[in-house]
Amino acid sequence: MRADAKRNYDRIVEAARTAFRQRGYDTSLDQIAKDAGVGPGTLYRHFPTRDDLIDAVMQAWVDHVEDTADKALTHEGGPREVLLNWFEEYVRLISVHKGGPAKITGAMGDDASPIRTKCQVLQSAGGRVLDRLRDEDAVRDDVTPLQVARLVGGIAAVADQSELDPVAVRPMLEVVADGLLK
Amino acid sequence: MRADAKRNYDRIVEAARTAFRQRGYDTSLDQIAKDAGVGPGTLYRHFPTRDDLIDAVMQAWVDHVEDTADKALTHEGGPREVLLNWFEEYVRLISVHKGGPAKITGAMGDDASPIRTKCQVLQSAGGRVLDRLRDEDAVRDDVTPLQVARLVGGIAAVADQSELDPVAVRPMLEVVADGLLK
DNA sequence: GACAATACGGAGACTGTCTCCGTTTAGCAA
DNA sequence: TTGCTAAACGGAGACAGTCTCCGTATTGTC
Repeated sequence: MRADAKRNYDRIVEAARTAFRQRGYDTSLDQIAKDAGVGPGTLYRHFPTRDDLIDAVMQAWVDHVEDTADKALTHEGGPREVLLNWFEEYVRLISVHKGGPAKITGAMGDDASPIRTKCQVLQSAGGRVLDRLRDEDAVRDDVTPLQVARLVGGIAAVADQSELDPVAVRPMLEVVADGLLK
Repeated sequence: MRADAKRNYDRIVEAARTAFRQRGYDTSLDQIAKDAGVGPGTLYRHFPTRDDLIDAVMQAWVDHVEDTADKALTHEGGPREVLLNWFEEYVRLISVHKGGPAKITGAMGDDASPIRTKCQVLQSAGGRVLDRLRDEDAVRDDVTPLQVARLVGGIAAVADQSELDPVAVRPMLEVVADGLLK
């Protein structure tokens, strides 16, 4: 990759990060290009679709997911607390951008999605938490990480769209947790 | 309302019904106006926002909700079957249009939404099912119809976006049902 | 320093939203 | 009927966002 191309790529991602955080995923891409100080053509060459840009913006965020799963695994308390802690962190993780929960959860399980790598990271992180609880024989075993990701992601999507605060989300997560525990 | 106004109103709703069913809620409104044989001005005078049009299209569908709740109440089997039957019907009801589940569930609890009346009908229908099960002391009593609507609506939204078939949705509904039952 | 190869960027085609306002029509009263 | 007025119509067009094409500029190599 040529030096100028790399520079513009980084600028666009940085402008997009700010824009997505402030105005959500449906903000104007031409405006992001303008913010980054490049033409729209440059943006669309680097990122043919909106999802490709979203994927790039999420890249830095992936490491954070692993860390959070690790922390959830060492969380004090019984299975219910571990599970709920992970759920709450999961919701927080995918809610950094407005519209994020719906975007991520909708792509979950879709191998053709541009953000599939992100979904896989989330799923395997959740899978680790689930496996650990399965070792303790605490959760039902007919449920997959994908289903859990969809259940919790669905709640996150609703909360995001309705702008619910975490206090209102908690009881819904409890229902799902209780439904999963043996 | 003048006769010509009434005629155009009905034509627009009918064209919108078809368009929403075939192409989802984000279809072009000018195209709907064209399908209905009216100018865009006429459409926007009758329906200032997209949601107002969606609300009108949903009107006929409301009666159906009540019926479905009635049927769920007379459903054979234990509380778990009654609840799951209602959940499955609920998902089907709000999934008649692509994008419907997210739209409806996102507006749930928002008193300022143009489709709030539809949300209230759904909520009270669900409330009746919930009350009946509460009489039998079958469900936990710290949960509200609004929360249940959001839980099931969240699943429906994910299923709609990921184009899951009912067979894949069922296990997720079971988790929620089990989490709600005592 | 010359020359490909690569990348840039903005004009503009296209699509959808929404409004303004000149024109038409329904419905009523004489 | 006819005439009148309030109500409704509808389409031109302003505006915003998407995305592409292609002439121009830059990079890095020989």
